[in-house]
Amino acid sequence: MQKYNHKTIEKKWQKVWSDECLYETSNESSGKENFYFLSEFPYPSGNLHVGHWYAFAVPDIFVRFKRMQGFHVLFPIGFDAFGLPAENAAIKHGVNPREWTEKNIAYMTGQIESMGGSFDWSRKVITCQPEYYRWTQWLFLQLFQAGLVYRKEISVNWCPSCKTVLANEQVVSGECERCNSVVEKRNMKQWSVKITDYADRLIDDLESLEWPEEIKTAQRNWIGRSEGSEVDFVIFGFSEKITVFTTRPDTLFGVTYVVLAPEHPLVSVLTNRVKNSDVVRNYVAQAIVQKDIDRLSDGREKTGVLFEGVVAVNPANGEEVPIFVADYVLGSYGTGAVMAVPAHDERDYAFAKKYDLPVRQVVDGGDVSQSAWTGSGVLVNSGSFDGMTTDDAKKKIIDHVGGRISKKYRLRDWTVSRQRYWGVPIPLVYCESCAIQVQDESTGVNNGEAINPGWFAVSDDQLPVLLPEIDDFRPSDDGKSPLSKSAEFVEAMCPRCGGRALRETDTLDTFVCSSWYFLRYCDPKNARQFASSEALSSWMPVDFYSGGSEHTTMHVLYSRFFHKALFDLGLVSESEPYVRRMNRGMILGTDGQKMSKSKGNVLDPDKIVAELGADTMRLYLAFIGPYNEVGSYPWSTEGIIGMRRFLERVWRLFEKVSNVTPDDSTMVLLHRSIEKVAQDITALKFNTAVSQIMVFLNHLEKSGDVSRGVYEQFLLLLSPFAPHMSEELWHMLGNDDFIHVQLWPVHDESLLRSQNVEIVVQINGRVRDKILCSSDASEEDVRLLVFASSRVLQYVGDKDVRKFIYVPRRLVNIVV
RNA sequence: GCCGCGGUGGCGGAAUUGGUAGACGCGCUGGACUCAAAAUCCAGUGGUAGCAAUAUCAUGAGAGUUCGAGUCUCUCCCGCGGCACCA
Repeated sequence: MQKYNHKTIEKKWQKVWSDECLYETSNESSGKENFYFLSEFPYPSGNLHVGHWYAFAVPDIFVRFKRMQGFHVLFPIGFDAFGLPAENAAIKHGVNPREWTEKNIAYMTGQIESMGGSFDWSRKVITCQPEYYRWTQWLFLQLFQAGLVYRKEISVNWCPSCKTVLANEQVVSGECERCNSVVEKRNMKQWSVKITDYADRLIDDLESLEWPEEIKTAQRNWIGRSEGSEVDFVIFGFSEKITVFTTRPDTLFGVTYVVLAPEHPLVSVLTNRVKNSDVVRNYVAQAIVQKDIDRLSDGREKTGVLFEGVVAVNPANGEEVPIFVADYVLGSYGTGAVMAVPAHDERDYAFAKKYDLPVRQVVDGGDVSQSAWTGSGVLVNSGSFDGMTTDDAKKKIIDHVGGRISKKYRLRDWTVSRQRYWGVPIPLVYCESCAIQVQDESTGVNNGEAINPGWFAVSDDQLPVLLPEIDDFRPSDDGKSPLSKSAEFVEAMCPRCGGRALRETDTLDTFVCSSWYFLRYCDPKNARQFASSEALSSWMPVDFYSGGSEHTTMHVLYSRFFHKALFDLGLVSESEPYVRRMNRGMILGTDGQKMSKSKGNVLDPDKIVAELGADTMRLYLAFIGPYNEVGSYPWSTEGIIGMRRFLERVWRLFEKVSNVTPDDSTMVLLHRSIEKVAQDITALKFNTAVSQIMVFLNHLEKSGDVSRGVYEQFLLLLSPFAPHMSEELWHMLGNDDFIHVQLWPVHDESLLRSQNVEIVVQINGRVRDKILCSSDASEEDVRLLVFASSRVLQYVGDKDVRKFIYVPRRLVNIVV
């Protein structure tokens, strides 16, 4: 028998499977249940890393198993090909982003093929191709026409290094998520999508999903729903009112001042009418310019300025209280104004102490002489509400002051326009002359046109709006998109009046592209629709979505929103796209650190595959730890050798295959293994599945010749993990069909149940003996056996048996 | 600060969900084969005591519930992740 040569075997079968189209999946199937397994599609960065293997080769085990169980499985792959990194790399190397991306896709495709995965390549989706982004544009326009997209001057996150706007989700503690530059604030006109309209449903619908709690919580935190109420404070002598948002209306009698955020619209109104206008103006000016990273920095002392000469009136007791502007109140949250209750809020307490403002306790239960008391209790100093609990008082005081119940969210609308070249052109045009008319008579226009006067969707027959080939695609500091430099691109015809219109020159955030790719996989070649409803109903919703935790509050949240919006438009038929979502763990370098070029601990999967083979690599990644937990697993160069050894032993075992009849213990272990491996794969615990296969091999090696039938069954169990070797050995046994189209073996339950069981005998909770008895032995049978044991008698002696606990088929505990 | 997840040998990790703690793999120790090495095979491998059978301690710390706790409850410590001047 030849030595195990992974190179020839792996190459050979990859070609055969591909030539035979073994893994191409039709939308229709007869008598099989459909199953859609999705793994986040890769970004064509240029090179595959071990993380890609972990993302695709390990789920392939699950997918192959599902197929053997008789499911019709969709396991697609594609590339998330638009976006900043490709463009930055292209700029750096002086090449065109398209060429750069295409080259990377071609190279990485070959690398992915070396995994021996059972992807349906015929469904490949590449987001930067017009056949795909035509539908990204079309879907975006559906949202536009539904009034979910608006253009508005807003304060945006500007990355000075990437030279583009970032969504809130792309800013991590004041820095650009991608390049770590400090993000600046700029006021710019941007296209945003109303994800906040869906905030409640995005939270509430989490209930129905089979997702790990940590993902649900992270999304809830991100959306940050807070239930409270709005209360109006009249400004003495002014017509304007200050509306505050509070979750503690029960403390209204403890208000000793009111604060406006520097961005609050009333600030400028008041500034002009107070004695210290200059001081206020200076304060506001410096506060607004500050970067978030400074403004939010830890332990920062609170600052603010009093509006001299104006007062607000507390609606609860008619008391006049001073008004401040202070940057500890955020313009972007709530109403941008708060009522300050120093006695019962830590921030207000700190501010009050600094500016020597009164602290008035209105809830009994804590000492407010040193710090704020934020707990609940009984009201004091609150007029007729004294003696009520904080809970009761909330509603009553809201009624008393005419407040409104109100919910606020941390979530901001999703800014989707980017001032960069390598993205989907936003398919909208602007017509100045129509802008005025649309505002006058808004009938006959869709919601998008009504809320964005002068802006029109490019008509269906004009899609896609192609991304033009231009020479200078570099971004600029002034916030103008590179596309605006192409005069040819900018010129368009107004779909309403037929006159001259201008194209939008910003491109879409790549997260828009990836918000619906799983729908396209269902029907990737459809030229008339983004996907047919038949194709969608075959596969959607996604049964299992595997990805990385970094996308919890970005891609996963965006795509849930996008899907819900499409659901409301009747374009898809379920409101949630993913039944199960899982965050996989991370493979660390051999030093236990996250792999990075700067640390020099990056592993090259190509080298490992060349040296040890794809099957070894797959097995090791399966074995390294439980797949369904967000653990981080350090790579071990010695550990993977163990997997290679195991495969070589499987290979050598072939020589012991003969026509012997397997003994009982072998048959029992075979069936136990069939059962356990199936259970473990189902639960994504590939590590223990591999372990069971190893236990089985250890047994077979020790027990003389191996029956051909048993060896075949062994190979079936191994085939999802090591598809190439098991296919080769399968054929060496004389089979001429593929191992990967075989059915998963069925374990013989009655065989397993008929076996004798070992029962642990404890005395006072300590293991003292073990006895063997038939699995259907009665408690009385067991009792007789136990008390026949000399060891038991030795321990029990002449003491009274106070308790005899019997756990069937498991253990006995005798309490003396 | 709030929320979520976790803490088990030298290492990655098992543990039938309240029932033999440490499966499986790595590493390590000893042996076989070899002139030798590698590879392979065999045996051992949580601590302590013992030649051994065995006893005893042990799942971050401490308490509790239970015949029985890695698993449940409470208090605390540590690590990872999310949110954070969010009113």
